Amino acid sequence: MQTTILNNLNEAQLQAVSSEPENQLVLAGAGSGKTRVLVHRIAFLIQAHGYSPHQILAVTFTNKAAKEMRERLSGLMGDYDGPFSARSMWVGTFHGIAHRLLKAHWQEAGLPQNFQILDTDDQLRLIKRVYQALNLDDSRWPVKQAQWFIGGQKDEGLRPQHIVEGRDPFLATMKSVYQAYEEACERGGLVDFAELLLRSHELWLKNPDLLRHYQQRFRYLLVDEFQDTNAVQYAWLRVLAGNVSHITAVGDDDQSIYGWRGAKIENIQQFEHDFSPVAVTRLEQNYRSSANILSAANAVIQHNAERLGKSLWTDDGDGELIDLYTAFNEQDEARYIVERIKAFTEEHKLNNRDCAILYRSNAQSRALEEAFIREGLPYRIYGGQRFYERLEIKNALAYLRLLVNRFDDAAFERVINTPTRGIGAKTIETVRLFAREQGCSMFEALQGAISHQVFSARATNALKSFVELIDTLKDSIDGLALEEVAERVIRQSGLLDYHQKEKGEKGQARVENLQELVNACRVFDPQDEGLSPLQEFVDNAALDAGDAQADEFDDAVQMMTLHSAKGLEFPLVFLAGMEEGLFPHKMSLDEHGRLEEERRLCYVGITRAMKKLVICFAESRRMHGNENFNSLSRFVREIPQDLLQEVRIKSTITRPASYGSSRHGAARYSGSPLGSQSNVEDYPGLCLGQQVRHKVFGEGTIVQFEGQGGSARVQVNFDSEGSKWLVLQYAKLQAL
DNA sequence: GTTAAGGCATTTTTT
DNA sequence: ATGCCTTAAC
Repeated sequence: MQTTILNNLNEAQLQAVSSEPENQLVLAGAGSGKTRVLVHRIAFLIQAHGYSPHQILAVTFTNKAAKEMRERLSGLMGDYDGPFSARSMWVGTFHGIAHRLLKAHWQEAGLPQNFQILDTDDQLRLIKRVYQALNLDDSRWPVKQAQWFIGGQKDEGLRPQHIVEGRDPFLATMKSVYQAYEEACERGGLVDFAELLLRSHELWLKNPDLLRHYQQRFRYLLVDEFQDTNAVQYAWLRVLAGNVSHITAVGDDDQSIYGWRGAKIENIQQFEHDFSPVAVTRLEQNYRSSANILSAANAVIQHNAERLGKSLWTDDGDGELIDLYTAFNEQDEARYIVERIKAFTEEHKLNNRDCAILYRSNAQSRALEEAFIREGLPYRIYGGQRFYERLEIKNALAYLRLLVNRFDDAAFERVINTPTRGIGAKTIETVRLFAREQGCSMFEALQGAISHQVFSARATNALKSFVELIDTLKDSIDGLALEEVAERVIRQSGLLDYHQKEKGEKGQARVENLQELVNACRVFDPQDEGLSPLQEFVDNAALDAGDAQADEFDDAVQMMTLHSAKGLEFPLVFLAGMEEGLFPHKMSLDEHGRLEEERRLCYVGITRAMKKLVICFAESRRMHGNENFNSLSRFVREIPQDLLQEVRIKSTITRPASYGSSRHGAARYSGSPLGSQSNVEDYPGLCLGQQVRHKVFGEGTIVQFEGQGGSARVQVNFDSEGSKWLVLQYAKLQAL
């Protein structure tokens, strides 16, 4: 058994896996077998050092990572049941584990047993209501900012009483919002994401016996993506470890890309200090990318000053050069990518799913999508709206939540008039006021208001029917299977009808999603005996993005942001939109730390590629409705030129200087983006954007050059015939 | 209670 | 350009 665990590990991996139990920091470069080390380390602890899976806690950031770790563990150790079953090991996300703790110790945590998790959207709505209660001007203090503030404070482990506002009106306002928001959560039994962590941290601090129990139980902690931990997460780990348990922290400072949401790279150094002595291992051998790709990645990241220092290397050959394509505009960029993917998959006998297009911001996907649709090449966009965040799903879930806990004001407000049942803003406001006055939930306030005849007959009727609806549903679901509950709720609440009546594809998609929700209920596998499946399902929905759905098996080209590409790998990778202002994003330019984070993001992007990396850059790009002329990203200029190969023909690019009037924009510079010498001979008298005449196709515009000498070709967009590639030698184009 | 019209911002994302 | 949200009019 032990042999399999230690087999096929390189020296550094072996050291990390097989060392004595101790505090260790594994600096794992991209593609260096990080998860492998983590999983083998766990297996080794169990089989060589006699740890029970019961004593091990492994924490990740995403459900996906947790799932992968669980799968690989059972692959390595076997999926047998019994006292040493891998199933008794806690493997989960920080939030998932914190939630589990709070569920188990709700009383000590000061929560109702059926507390609900508030997602970002619920949170925003709740804060909006807090604003109304406090009579705050949301133009002066944007609600989003308050949400950001509250989350930020919680991530730092701070409660309202910790905030010293002094004479700062902003702090004073935010503090009062935070305070009122906390009260609202308290009333409704609501817990937001940051609260899960903070609350479970406080749970331990306030209950030493409980803490001792968990400290004695979890003798070994393992943390993935350690560079992404924020202050509370770090404190949480530190408290849990105490001075009895050991920690293995695995991370890569060069891949820290979430500083903007509270992640602290410094936790790595802090860890070495707080958990001293710490054995540090560097995993620098890369098993993913060709040497050229790695050299490029190393060259870029070396421009960052604040690094722990690490340099990837590989046994693999140089591989192909990195292509650099200078596109005319974003359409041309998209067109080029489609073309390259078609050629590449054919040439290398690869699938579409082996190709990925990575970009800095979501808005870039549009032009790409259009080109893919036009060319009939299947694609899949990652990210975007998650299943459980869709309007119709949230509505249905709100009904389900009300059935679990009718004090849940967030759910109440969402569906009190959805579908519309004649309960207007005025009526709801009155209920809200009532609830506030009496310090009770809105549902209770509503019942009180009805019996006191506060509303007009019409409103009273509508309100009564709502209460009745919830009551009837509640009564009728006893003993029903989860999917029957969902089915019934969707139907009887009128949600299904409501969305069916919606016009266009939108309504149809929503109905389908609702059916998908019923489906999700059917396949849902409750884990906790103590909870009702409904309650568990509802909790789960909040913690689970619900992605990784069906399309996974389709053979589609993958499109995603650089952020969501972290942890993935693809044979062919395109980095699209490598332009100053877009990447690095202009929002990050003024701050040194932000710029370094952008550079790490670039490093992440480059290191996703296994065989071939293609970098694209558009000379002109439409953003927010107007044309932008950006220069090549500094990150590309940081790549040694001998690793790059420019795809575009080297011709002097001069375009008619017709700013604004021509949709082709104007020339900004001459020559190649890297500044090497140009070669105009291949395209005498022609330039991009130029009008030309062809004796068969008529008039058109030159949009692209390719090749040289006898094989020099141009792409022309003909007014009547569309776009065509023509070999210059034969086409006899006439410049206009 | 529904729809039309204007205002406004528009990096990145998990839980 | 686009979408999202608030506000004003039907």
